[in-house]
Amino acid sequence: MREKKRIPLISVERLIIYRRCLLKLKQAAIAKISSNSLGKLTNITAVNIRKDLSYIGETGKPGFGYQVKELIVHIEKFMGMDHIHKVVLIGMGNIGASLLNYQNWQIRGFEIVGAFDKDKRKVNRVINGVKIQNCRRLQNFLKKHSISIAILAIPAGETQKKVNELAEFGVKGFYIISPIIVNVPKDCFVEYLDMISPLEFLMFRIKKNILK
Amino acid sequence: MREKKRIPLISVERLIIYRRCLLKLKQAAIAKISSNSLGKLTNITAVNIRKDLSYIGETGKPGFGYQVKELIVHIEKFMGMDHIHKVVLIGMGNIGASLLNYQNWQIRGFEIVGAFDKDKRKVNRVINGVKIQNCRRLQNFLKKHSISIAILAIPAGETQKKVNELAEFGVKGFYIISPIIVNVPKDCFVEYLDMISPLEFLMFRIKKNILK
DNA sequence: TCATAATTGTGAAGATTATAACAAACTTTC
DNA sequence: GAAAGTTTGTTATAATCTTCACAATTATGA
Repeated sequence: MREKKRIPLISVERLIIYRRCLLKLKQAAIAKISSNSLGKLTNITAVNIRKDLSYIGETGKPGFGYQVKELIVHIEKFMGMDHIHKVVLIGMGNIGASLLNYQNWQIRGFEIVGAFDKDKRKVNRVINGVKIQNCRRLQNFLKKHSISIAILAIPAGETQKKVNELAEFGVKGFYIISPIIVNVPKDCFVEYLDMISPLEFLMFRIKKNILK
Repeated sequence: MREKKRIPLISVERLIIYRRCLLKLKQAAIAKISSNSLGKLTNITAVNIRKDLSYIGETGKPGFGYQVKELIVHIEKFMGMDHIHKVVLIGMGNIGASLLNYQNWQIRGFEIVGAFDKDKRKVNRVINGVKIQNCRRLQNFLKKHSISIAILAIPAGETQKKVNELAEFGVKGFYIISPIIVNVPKDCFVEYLDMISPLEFLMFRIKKNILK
């Protein structure tokens, strides 16, 4: 048997969509689903779904479909979501507040264990059970808790500096919510979110009549 | 000459990144750039950039590079960003407020002409020069102004209903900021933003040590 | 002016991703 | 329990996307 090919990253992105959808089905007490139905819910072809799932090992039953709960566990195991991941959140503007208020962190696999802002008026305020701390406490906090992921929801101009600081104190993954690109040490990981880009893309599709 | 191939959507997504980067260069009064330098700023290979740009017609000069301003215009023309596009923003929670507060809408090519919320306490408040209106005024507003794009930053559960309402009153493009997938009429366009997905993807990459 | 260096644009090759096609496995129905 | 209907998993094929290789063009500097 020839070696199994590594999963494409684009398939991983879809796994995330499948899981999100499956979690809703689970909440709705739906026990099983076929690749066909899942395809209708996610706008992804059934074959594509089965192919993606084949990368993470077979889980379905011919003539039946997939057990929702099982499939969720399977995806989570594959993706390394075997436990709740602790993250710190830097920046308590509207985006930061919105993220801190998000009610499904646990379900999605994360926990915000520290929230930081440099604005004294925000410090000590409690949102969703998390007390906002002064940014000066950040380094100490990281030393104590060894956090490997940080969400940065601060002004673009301050981001690179903050990334450097966090990297120095052991943070390996950065989720940057700004329309910028930063430099990180070679062993670090970054993901970006530019909230406006999808709107530009949408506009293009409307203009060119590309329904996808 | 055989027919020029249509630009891949993935190239369009990169055009958006190039433009974002170029706008910053322009602000910094940098007049020219090579595909190589742009590649370093965006983490995209120089060849890939040149290939992408080739889809929109040649714009560079061999031995020199690209005129920043020219290239921006070229990309904008290609993408149909020939004028500021008017959008309405539904939902004035943290995300909505954050979007309304964004200072670069004009530069990015959009203008928020109407902001709506159903919460009376928020109605009539003015953010960044835009007065928040009661959602009940939405239909009338749409009739008057003929808006084709809406940003929906409301709870997931209310989104489908709101999409239906908007579609009925002529909105063709929907930018949905929620971890859900909605149904739209056949002639409509949707883009989604799930703010948590990139974090899950980041976590996967850290676990599997995929630096990209 | 001419040689050298820099850079673009693109056809062709290579790599990756999606789709089609179908055997195998399971369920349902009679 | 046999036949008909579903649905999966996978190999082969097609489509798409990226990279390579290099001619062509412009800039630079002796």
